[in-house]
Amino acid sequence: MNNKQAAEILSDYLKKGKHRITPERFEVLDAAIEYEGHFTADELYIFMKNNNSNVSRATVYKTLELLTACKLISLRNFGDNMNRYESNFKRKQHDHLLCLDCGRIVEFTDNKVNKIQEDISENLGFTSSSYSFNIFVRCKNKANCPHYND
Amino acid sequence: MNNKQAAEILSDYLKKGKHRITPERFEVLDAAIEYEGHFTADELYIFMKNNNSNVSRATVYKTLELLTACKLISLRNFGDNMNRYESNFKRKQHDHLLCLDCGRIVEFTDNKVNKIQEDISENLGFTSSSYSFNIFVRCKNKANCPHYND
DNA sequence: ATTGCTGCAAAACGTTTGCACCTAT
DNA sequence: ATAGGTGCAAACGTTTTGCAGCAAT
Repeated sequence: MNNKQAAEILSDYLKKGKHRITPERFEVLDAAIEYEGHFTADELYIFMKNNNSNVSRATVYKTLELLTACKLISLRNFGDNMNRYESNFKRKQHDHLLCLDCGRIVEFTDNKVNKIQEDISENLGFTSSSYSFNIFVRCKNKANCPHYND
Repeated sequence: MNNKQAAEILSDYLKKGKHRITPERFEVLDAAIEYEGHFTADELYIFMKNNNSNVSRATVYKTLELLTACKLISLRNFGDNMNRYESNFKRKQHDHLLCLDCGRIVEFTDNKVNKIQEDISENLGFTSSSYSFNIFVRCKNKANCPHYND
């Protein structure tokens, strides 16, 4: 998926609903794709402001909901009671390991997680929709700990 | 573990730190044990108020942190940006399945989850601390959906 | 022309904090 | 006596909302 394809997905999604196609929404999409790593709505708003965008905070919040709905970005909750997003641009499915010492967020993939999620849902009589799996860890060697984020 | 044992665990924990033993803290502990299902700090505060307690909201919030620290209760994040707790009284470790249709929260246990969490942490060079695993589902048969919570 | 969207500021929400008084040690 | 806890209300930070003007259909 490239930016143009992403724009098309958003465009299609908007047309299907009673949504309008506005330049602001594509500005938010572009920023979300360009942003490195995970971001909160406010972080993206500041990022856009710094890049001379005039899109308002309210519009950023609302558009991120739309982008999540059409799966162009993913909503993540890392247990700090804030909505974090990450673009699905050129990404494969993954979960997160979060270091409580240095704040690092490491992505990992384990096929067993998906299987467990589907099995449990089925066994309990539900249709699986999505899941959230976060592992919280400590640095094994604090001396090597880089103390950076994302 | 009974209520008396729980009180002893709290008591020991408080003594070990530079914390004081106050009646308010044991009131919060009792309420947390008595409360059915998962609760937010505010819900517990209201629950206590209704049971003629005069413990303040601030004390409830702070005490829940202490109870979490000494593992008498567990902090859960279900993706709605609110801190939810549940007492560990007579409970074994479990994870949660949350129905987006009816709000039901079903507990399940799968030993593979714990193993995955430990393996991933180890493989990436960390010491595993805790994890959060939530499965979001839809009712298979909406007609049977009871629409109750917890 | 209609209906949805934007931007702004204000409100909402759960949670945290400052502070004066109180209490366990 | 002193360090820590409590209760109250105010502050906080993120998110949502109300509304007047604007723009896509």
